[in-house]
Amino acid sequence: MIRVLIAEDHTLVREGIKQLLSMADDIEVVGEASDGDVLFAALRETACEVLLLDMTMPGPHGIEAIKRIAALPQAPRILVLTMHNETQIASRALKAGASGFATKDSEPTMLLAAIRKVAAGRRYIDPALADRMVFEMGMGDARPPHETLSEREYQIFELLVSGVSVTEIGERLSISSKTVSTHKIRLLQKLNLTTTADLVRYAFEAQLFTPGV
Amino acid sequence: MIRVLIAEDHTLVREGIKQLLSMADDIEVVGEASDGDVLFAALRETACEVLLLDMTMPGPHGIEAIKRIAALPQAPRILVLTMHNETQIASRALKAGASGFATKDSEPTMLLAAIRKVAAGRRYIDPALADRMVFEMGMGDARPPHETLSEREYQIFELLVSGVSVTEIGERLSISSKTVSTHKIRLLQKLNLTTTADLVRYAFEAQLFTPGV
DNA sequence: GTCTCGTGTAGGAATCGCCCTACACGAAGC
DNA sequence: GCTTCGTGTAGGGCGATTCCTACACGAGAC
Repeated sequence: MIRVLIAEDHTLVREGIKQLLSMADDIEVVGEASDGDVLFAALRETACEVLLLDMTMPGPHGIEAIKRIAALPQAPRILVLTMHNETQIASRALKAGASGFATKDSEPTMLLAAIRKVAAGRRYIDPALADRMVFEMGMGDARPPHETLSEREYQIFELLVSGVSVTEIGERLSISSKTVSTHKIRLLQKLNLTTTADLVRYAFEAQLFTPGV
Repeated sequence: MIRVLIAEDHTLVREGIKQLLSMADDIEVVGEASDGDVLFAALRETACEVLLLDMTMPGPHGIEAIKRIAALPQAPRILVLTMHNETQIASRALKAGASGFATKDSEPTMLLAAIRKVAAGRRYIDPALADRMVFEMGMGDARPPHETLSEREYQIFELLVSGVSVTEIGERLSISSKTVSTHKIRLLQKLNLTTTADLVRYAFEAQLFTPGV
């Protein structure tokens, strides 16, 4: 029996996934979490083989959450579930310790297959996504510009898009605002943009982030 | 029997919702659509009482789609389903012809209740959302905040969103940058926002711009 | 007719953020 | 091994922006 923990903030989606998983005889949902803090509490108390993890949820989330989970003793296999099929995010997630990457575009049967695969210690990547990853990685500089951003730049990119000021980013990350500003300038150059407004528009057009988080 | 059509682009979410609805005896899913074009085709061929509509999907979507659907002969009741609980978007959706507004944070039973309510010709708004709407917008005023902007403020709003700096706006309009800044502060207050990034996000979420996806 | 209120307009002070410059450090190249 | 490059880190100077304040003017309100 594969024990699965579902981390997904939208109740409706979470319940829907539970319903879908209940169709499989070899999969059992042993817990769920609606935000990052609840998730870490659940992980401490509930043993499971697979964690179904949404990338965007309140509290600790995303790449950082994956790193923390992967570092836990008896860490479950992590199957990332996301709305967008961004190669960028996928490769970062896998690098951070995730075992698989599925999008919400997937067929339900594919999700079951993905869970079984990562539970067995193998990797799973959404086929369409894997295709694009291979293609884009092979193309070198034909990759979308945002994939050339460094970790730090990407982190600041996200914060800027979500409306946090340069000064406050500095405070949150405990670095000088000057440093944040430098990262901002560099990432703007990489993306060939000039203003913060451009940045937000870029993020929306590339559908990198979920609005309203 | 309430016949429901589901318009939602993410297969997994769509299937999950189908599973949830199948638990109710009085609700029947008669069709589904993964993008705007498929949706309009389905609406022509399939009669239904309630359309469960995701605001963000490929093809015709959002407020524009709601207007078009509401204008159809024998238009179904529209229950909007969204990830975010944005009051602005909700009021615009209702004004455009939607009968209800539920978020994906809702409990499954609330979704069933919402479907039954709109099927009966009544309105449904997510309780938490309704609360915020009343609080943020004042009783009865269902107008989106950006409609309360003055001509000048709206003009500067557009320029800011398209990436023009305060100084350059001043030059273009032949007024002081200080004046532009004043307008900016006032319009941000009206929209209950704080930064330029928020402004651009708002514009996208309220779909004042058509993202070229 | 006067009195608000919203709007368009700025100035001065303070702050923020950009730009240039710089340096340390690890990875990759030669 | 030495060099180059990308990255993360800042400081100083200065222009850009905000914040507070102010005033004129037209539209309604009373």
